[in-house]
This record gives sequence, C-alpha cells and structure tokens, in this order.
Amino acid sequence: MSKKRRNSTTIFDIANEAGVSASTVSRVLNNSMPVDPAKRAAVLKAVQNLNFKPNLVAQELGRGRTMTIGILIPQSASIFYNTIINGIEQGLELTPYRSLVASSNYRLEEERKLLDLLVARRVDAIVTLWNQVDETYLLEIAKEIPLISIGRKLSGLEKQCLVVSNFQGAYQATRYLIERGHTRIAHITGALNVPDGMQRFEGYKQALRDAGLEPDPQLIVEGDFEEQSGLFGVGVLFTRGVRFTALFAGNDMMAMGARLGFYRHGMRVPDDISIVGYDDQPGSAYTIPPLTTVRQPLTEIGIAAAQAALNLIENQEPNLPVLNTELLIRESVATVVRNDFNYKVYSPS
Amino acid sequence: MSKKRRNSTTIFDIANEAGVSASTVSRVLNNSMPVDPAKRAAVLKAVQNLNFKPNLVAQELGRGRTMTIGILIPQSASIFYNTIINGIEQGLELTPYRSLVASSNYRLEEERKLLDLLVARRVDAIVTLWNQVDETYLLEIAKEIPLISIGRKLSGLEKQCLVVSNFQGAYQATRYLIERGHTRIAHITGALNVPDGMQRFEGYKQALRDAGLEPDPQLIVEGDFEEQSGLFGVGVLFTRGVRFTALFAGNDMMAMGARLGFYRHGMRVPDDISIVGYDDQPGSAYTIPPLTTVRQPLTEIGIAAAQAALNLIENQEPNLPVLNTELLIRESVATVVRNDFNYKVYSPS
DNA sequence: TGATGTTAAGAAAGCGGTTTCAAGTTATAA
DNA sequence: TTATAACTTGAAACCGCTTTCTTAACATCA
Repeated sequence: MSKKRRNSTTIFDIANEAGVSASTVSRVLNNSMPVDPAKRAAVLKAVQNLNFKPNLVAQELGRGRTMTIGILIPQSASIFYNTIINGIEQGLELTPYRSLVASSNYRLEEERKLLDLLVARRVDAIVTLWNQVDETYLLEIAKEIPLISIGRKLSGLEKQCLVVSNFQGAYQATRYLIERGHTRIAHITGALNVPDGMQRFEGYKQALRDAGLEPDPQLIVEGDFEEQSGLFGVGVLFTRGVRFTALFAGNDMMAMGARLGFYRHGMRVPDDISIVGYDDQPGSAYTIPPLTTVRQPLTEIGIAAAQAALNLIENQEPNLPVLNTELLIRESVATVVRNDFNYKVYSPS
Repeated sequence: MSKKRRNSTTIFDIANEAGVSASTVSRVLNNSMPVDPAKRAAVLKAVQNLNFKPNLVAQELGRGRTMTIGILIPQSASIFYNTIINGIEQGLELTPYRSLVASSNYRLEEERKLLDLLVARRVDAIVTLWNQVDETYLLEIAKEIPLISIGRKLSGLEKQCLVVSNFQGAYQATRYLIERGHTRIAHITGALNVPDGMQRFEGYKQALRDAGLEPDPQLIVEGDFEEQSGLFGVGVLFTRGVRFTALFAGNDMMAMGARLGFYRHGMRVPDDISIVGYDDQPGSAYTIPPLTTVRQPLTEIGIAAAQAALNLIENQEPNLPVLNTELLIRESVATVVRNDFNYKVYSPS
C-alpha cells in the first residue's frame, strides 16, 4: 500500500554530475542569480544527461507558494462552466500561474470538501463558480486566501464578486419578443431555488409590466434548467389549453426541450411559435431553426476573474469589470402583426 | 513578487497546544499507529481550536506519493471528454486517489508541456485522452509512470490502451441505413488526419461493400468534426448535384451542421433525408428530430481507465475491458422502399 | 523475579527543493 | 599596492509533513 516511489534524480545528482553545489543548480534552473557561464553550461548539460525534471511538489513547499489558482465548479461536464475556465486559463496564460479545477457535480457536501482540498493544496487564490457553500464558511476562507466569486454575490465582498445580471438578460429577451409584436409570451423558468432562475423570472415579469402587460400565471411553468423540463413544460402549457405565440425559456437546454415539444405537436418554429433561450450554449447556433438567445460573455468573465485573482494576490484591488448580456438574434423568433383580439389558439395535438 | 505566505499553523503548533510531539499528531491525523486515547483527544481538540488544515503539498513530499491521477485531455470545453473524466472520477471515488486534469486545447506543444507538468507534479499515474504526442516520448514516460491511453493505441503498450472501435461503430451506423433500405448514403467524414475520422470512414466503406455497394466518391465530403463543416458538406453535396437519401456524419456536431443545411434547403428529416451521427453528445436526443447516433460508452471508458490505472499503480495487470459502441435509434432515419432505379433526386434549392 | 517481548511516543532524519548566510574571489577605488 | 565593495558560490537552515530509530514504560513468561 504505502510503497514510496523515491527514485527520481534530484538536484543533488545534478550538482554532483556538474561539479557544483545544489544551490547553484537551483539558481541556474530558476535564473534567480547570476552564475558563472561555464558552471551554468555544466549544469544544463547535466540536466540534459540525467533527464532531470524538478519536483514541483518540492518546489512548491520550498517556495511556500504553489503558483496555482484553484477553480471550483458545480459540474465538469458542462460547456458553460468550461468556457469560463477557458477564459480563466487565457487570463493566466502569460503569467507563471496555473489553474487547478475541482468539480462538485452539484453535491453540496462535495463542494465544501473540494474547497477544503484547494485550501489544503495551498492554492494562491480561489475562483468559485456559482457555488452554494454557506456564506460564512466562504467568507472565512476569503479571509485567508484571495477569493473571486463568479455568479454569486457575497455580502461584504462585493468587489470580489462578478455576477452578470440575469435580470437584465431576461428583460432584454422578453422585451425583444414584445417588440416583435408578441403579447402572449410563455415562460418556462429555470430552477427557482437558485438565484439565476429566479432573477430571470423577475426580468421576464418586469419586461411584461413595463410594456403594460400583466404576467399571466397560466403562461408560466416552473422548470429546472434541464431539457426534459422544457419538453414537459410545453406539455403543461398545452394541457392548460392556454394561448401564446412565444416562449421565453430559462436557458437553451430547456428551449431545446420545448422546441422538441412543439415539434411533437406539429408546430413550426418560428412560424407558429417563437422561442428565445438563454446562455447561447454551443450548438444553439445549429438548432432548427438557429436559436435566438441571450449570451453571457463567458470567456470575458473568465479572463476578468483571472485578472482579479492575480490582483488580489498582489494585494491590489480586484478591479472586476461590469459585464453585460447580449441578445443574439437568430431565427427562432417571428414578428407577429399585433392583434389583441385575435390570438391564435393552440391546443394539444 | 516572491512574497511567501508562511504563516499557516503547522503540525508543530498542534503538537505544542496538545502537549505531544509532532510525530504523534501525524499519527493521529493519519490513523497510522495506535495512540493513547487521551492524547488523541487532545490532538483532535487542538486541531479544532487552531482550525488546522494539513498542508497537502508537504504531505505529498513527505510521503513521496501524491495520490493523484493526472488526466490529459485535448479540450476542456467538451462534454465528450468531460464525460470520460466523470467516469474516471467515479472510478476513483472510493479510493484515496484524486484526479488532476490538464487540457491542451488541441495545441500539440502544449500537450507535451502539460505532460511534463504532470510528471513534474509527480502524479502517481497518467491517463491520456486522444493525445497526439510523439509516441516515443510517451513510451518514455510510460516507463517511469503508470500510463493509460484512451483513444490511441501505443505500440508495445497494447494492454494499457483502451480504444473503442470507430470502425465498428461506423459500420454499424452504415449497416443500419442500408437495412432501412438506403443505398445512396453520403458521408461527411471527420478530420481524416486523426485516426477516429479515418477509421469511421473505413467502417462506412466496408459496410457498403459488404452490402454489395461500391462507395461513391461523389457522396463523400471531408469534414473536420465541427458543425460548420457539416453545414458546408451538405452544400458541397448539393452543388455536386448528386442524389442520396441518407447521410452518415462523422460525428453529431457535423450531423447538426448538416441538418441545418438540409433545413436551409427546405428538406425534411427524416422524410426527405435520413441522418445518422456519431457520439451521442448531450443534446442529440433533443434535436429536431432526435438524432439516431452511435454511442460510445464514455462513462464506462472512464471507470475502466481509472481501475486500470490503479491496477498499474499496484503493479498488477491493467486489465482493460473491451468496450463496444451502441447504435441509438431515434427518429432521424426513415425506411425507404428500395427501388434501385428510381432514386429521388435532390438539387440545390 | 529476572529476562524478554511489545508498545507508545519523542527525537531526528528524510522528502527535494529554495533561500539565507558566510566565506572566498574578483573588481574598484584610493 | 592595499583597503573595500561587489559578486559568486557552497554550506546549512528551512518548508511542513512522514517515517524510521530509539528509548522508556509496560506486559508476558518461565
């Protein structure tokens, strides 16, 4: 069980081979101090000969810094989060820092454990994505380690939080449908126990009200961000026998589910029904028809988070920007000639 | 720049507080040896009081093992690879091992660098996914560190490689189309400079030949696994003015691109044209219509790889299973009444 | 009861680097 | 030419744990 693997050539072997001291080897390898060219060459040759790879673990311990930014995400098999991670890595590219990602797969206790793990690994900073850990615990950690929170506001730590307004995005989407002449706009919400779902829901309602339309409970179905619930939601709307010409889905996955629902009922998009999604997930540009949706600047978010984390490490202001959503207009929305007295009526099959 | 963060409470602080030696603290924390219950309690209390989190880096150095499996993937923002990673993590769940993933984003030099990084981090084993590094280099590494290669055969290391037959999957898909009465089956290939693309292409051709159909170059377009090339491929087929009733795409993304192409030309799927994809990526069950596709058992691949890596660490046979593809029949294929003299003819709008 | 075998627990030696410290060299200035 | 400053470089301490070595206390057996 506890076999050690203590064999690798060390800095001392190099020192031997090159006829210098270990300190010198270290200095050559790190370029941390001037070294006699001849010795430097000797060291480099020895490194070559013995195929020496410095032990990063030892380096980290010796230096007391790991040059690592820990990233905590809710789910690894998600392009959404991974796009942000890509952004973070882009932001780290020209620095000596690396990233270390941990995924909780939506399990709360796991999330906390992984957070502990990152701390135990002594990462130099932590970036969390839509985490759900108790705020007090997180604040505790933030006292010790530079922390950036994406997708979740932490009270007292506003400057270290980056949240793209869901409200605004949903408002934008709904507003757009209204402008295209839709007045009966259904909404399949995201999970309402997470802020994003709720905030998008609020944005939807506000846009309606601002246009003088009262949100109709009959047009609202609670979903959970999964395709399944989009499909199901359409079923619910149909069994309610309610009329609507457009649907705003809490995210693209549900939009796709809903779109399948319409397909099953023989309804054409956008001719018979318009759809707007949220997230612009990869593939949304290739749905039938290409989906109009709200895009969050994921890569930019990642880059900004990385920069902020670095700033924090250097004891500077995080300096997070305000980022906004963008409505990507594709082909899933049709303009309707507004006619308040003559809605089309859709009924199940 | 080189500010150290040498503050955290150590095992010695605990030892002090608890009135025991550091060794004892270690023994309590690791349950590695029996310790007097009173002292154990004292240690545990001290750990509580001082909110002690052992330094993982120091542990790793001290033990000479990191309890970490390094994973090298070509792209992080890909559900395909991440599903395998999930599998690996599942396979590691009940063990003391953790995973560390590194993504090269399809950059060859980066791939090699990351491999070096994993080695430098002294991971206990490495799992590579469809890597492209020079084989000799990889074999070199495999001599030092237990290595499992997924998606790529390494000569001389067959037992440590897990490759699900692309040939078989493609054969299966094509065969299915033939069985449903299709004889004019187009193929948009994957990137032909990677084995997967080529092997699927071969499987397609073989299935045709085995059915007495000669592959028609006019029906074949080279793609690159991206949606874009699927869309483009359909355009090419149309401008060729060639007739076909079915399309086998090298993967689901290209199938989606192609599907959009058909949509643009006003063709219905599957009524006018049948499609089969490859990979069963998430969302493929929710395309319009739901896509018939070839599934690779990704999670199982991951689990198997994890187990094999662990075996290797324990100096046992890797024991990788043979895993097969599965054809998921959904709704994108129609049966045609076979009529060799009366193909439908499709021409660009 | 004395000799021997077990055990618990502290001291100390790693692990493989980095960095401080001090000494030895060489360059600079007077 | 000599005193002094500026570098290079090796020795040694250190990072925070684990693990071996040793010793002291205690149990076992004849």
